[in-house]
Amino acid sequence: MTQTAPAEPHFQPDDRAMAIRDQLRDAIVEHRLVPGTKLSEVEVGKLFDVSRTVVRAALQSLSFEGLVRAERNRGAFVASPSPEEARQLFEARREIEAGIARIAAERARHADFMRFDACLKEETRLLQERGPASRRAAIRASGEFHILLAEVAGNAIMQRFMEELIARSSLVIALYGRTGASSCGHNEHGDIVAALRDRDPDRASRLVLVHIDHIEADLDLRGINGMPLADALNLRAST
Amino acid sequence: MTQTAPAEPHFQPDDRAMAIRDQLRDAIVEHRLVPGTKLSEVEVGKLFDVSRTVVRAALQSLSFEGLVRAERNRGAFVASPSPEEARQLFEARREIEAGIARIAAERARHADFMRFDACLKEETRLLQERGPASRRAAIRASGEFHILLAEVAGNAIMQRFMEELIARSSLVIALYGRTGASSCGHNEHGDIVAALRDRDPDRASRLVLVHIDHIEADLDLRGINGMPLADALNLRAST
DNA sequence: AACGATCAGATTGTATGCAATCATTCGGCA
DNA sequence: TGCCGAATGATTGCATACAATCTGATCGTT
Repeated sequence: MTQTAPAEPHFQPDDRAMAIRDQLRDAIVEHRLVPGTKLSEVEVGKLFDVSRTVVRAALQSLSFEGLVRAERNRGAFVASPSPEEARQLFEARREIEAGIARIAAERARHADFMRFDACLKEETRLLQERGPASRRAAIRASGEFHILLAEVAGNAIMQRFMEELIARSSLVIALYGRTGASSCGHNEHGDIVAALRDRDPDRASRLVLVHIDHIEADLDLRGINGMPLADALNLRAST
Repeated sequence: MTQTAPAEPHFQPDDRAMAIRDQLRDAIVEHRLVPGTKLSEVEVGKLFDVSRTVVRAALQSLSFEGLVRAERNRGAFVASPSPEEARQLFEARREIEAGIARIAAERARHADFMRFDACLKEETRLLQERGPASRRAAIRASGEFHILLAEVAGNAIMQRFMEELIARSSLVIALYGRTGASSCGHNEHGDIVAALRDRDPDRASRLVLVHIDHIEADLDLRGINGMPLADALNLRAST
C-alpha cells in the first residue's frame, strides 16, 4: 500500500505539483525560504522525490503568483520585490481590500463571525508568544485574517487576488520589514470585525485602509541594504 | 517619464509556451474558440508543431488565468463561466477598475492621452463597420481600452488583474451577451477619458462604474441558450 | 601580466515513452 | 428489451533522455 497522500481533498489537475506548490508557498510566506534563494529543479525534485516535470509545474505556478522569479536557462529564485513593486503591491491592496471589506460588511453572516472570532483569538495568542517561530506564525495568521475577509466577501476571484497579494506582502515584509509591530500595537483586525458586525461598509473599508497604512508604515523601503546581504550575493553583478 | 511598462511582466522562460499561450488567449478573447471547446494537448501540439510539454505549460498558464478549465485525466477546455462566476467577475471589475480609474486620473500624462485617443479612434472605426469580424474586433478593442486604462494607472499588479478580468469578461460576453451594443450606443469610453483629462478621479471612477453597469445590463445571465448550442453539447451540467 | 577565446560543467528547455485513469462501447444476463 | 459489467480506445500524468544555453575557468596570445 502506497500511503503518500493521506486524506486531503483531491486537486483536479497535477495533484503533486499543486501539493509541492503549496509547500513551497508556505515556506516562502513563513520566511523559511528567504528572497533570492535558488530553487533548483533537480534539488527540489530530490527533496520531494518527484521528477523535474512536476517541480517545473509547481515553480511555474509560483511564478504566476509572483512569488518566484524565473530566468531563462538560469533557474528559479524566490522573488525579491523591489521597493517600487512593494509600493504597487500596497496600492493594489488598498483598492482591492477596501472593496472586499465593503462587500464583506454586507454579506457576513453569523457563521462568518464565528470564524473571525477564532482567527482573532489565534492571532492574539500568537502575538503573546515570543521567539522567531511565533513571529512567523503571527505574520501568517495576520495574513489569514485578510484572506478570511476575502472569503467572507464571497467573491472567489477577488479572494484569489487577495491571496496572491497577501503572499507577496509577506515577501515584502521579509525584505523591508522593520519591527513587525504593525499588527501588534493595535487591535485593528478586531475593529474591522466590529465594523462588519455593525453592517457598516464605509467604516469597515476605512478601517482596512488605515490598517494597510500602518502595515506599510512599518516598512523601510529606502534601504536596499540590511538584510539582503544574503540576497545581494544571489543577484546579478551590481558594480 | 518612461513609466510605460514593458507589457511582458515576468517571463522570459518558455518563450514558445508563452507564444502559444498568447495565440490561444487571443483566439479565446476574439471568440474564435468558443467556451467548451476541447484543447487537446496533442492536437494543439500538432498545430503549433511543438511537443505536448510546451502545450502543457501554455494550457497551465491559461488555466491560472481562468480562461481554460483543466480536468484531471480528461483534458483542457475553454472555460464556460457560470452566471455566478460572471456576477463575481463584474463585481470584481467594479471594485478594481474604479480604483484604477481614480489612479489613472491622477497619473495620466500627455503621452497617455495620445494613446487613449488612438484607442478611441480605432474603436469608433470598428464600430462603424459591419459583420461578425468587426464585432469581434470591436469587443477586443473595447477590452484594450480598459487594459490601457490600467496601464496608465502605472500599477503592474492591478494591470495584470485587469488583463485577466477583461479576458474572462470576453468569455462571459460570448456566453451570455445579447446584442453587443453595450459600448455602441454611448461614447462612455470617451467620457471616461474626458474625466481623466479634467483630473477628476471621482468622476472617472463613477463613469467607469456606470459603464460596467451597462456592459452587465447587456447580458442575459439566466439563459444558457444563444450561441452555446455547439457548446452545450460539449459540456456537462455545470449551472 | 592582462585580456580574450575556447572548453568544461551545470542547469534549464524540449521531446518522447510508459503508466494511470477515464469515457465509451460491446457483450452477457435478467 | 433493458440494464450492468468488462474490455478497449483515447487522453492525460509522470519520468527520463537528449539538446540548447549560460556560467565559470583554463589556456594561449599580445
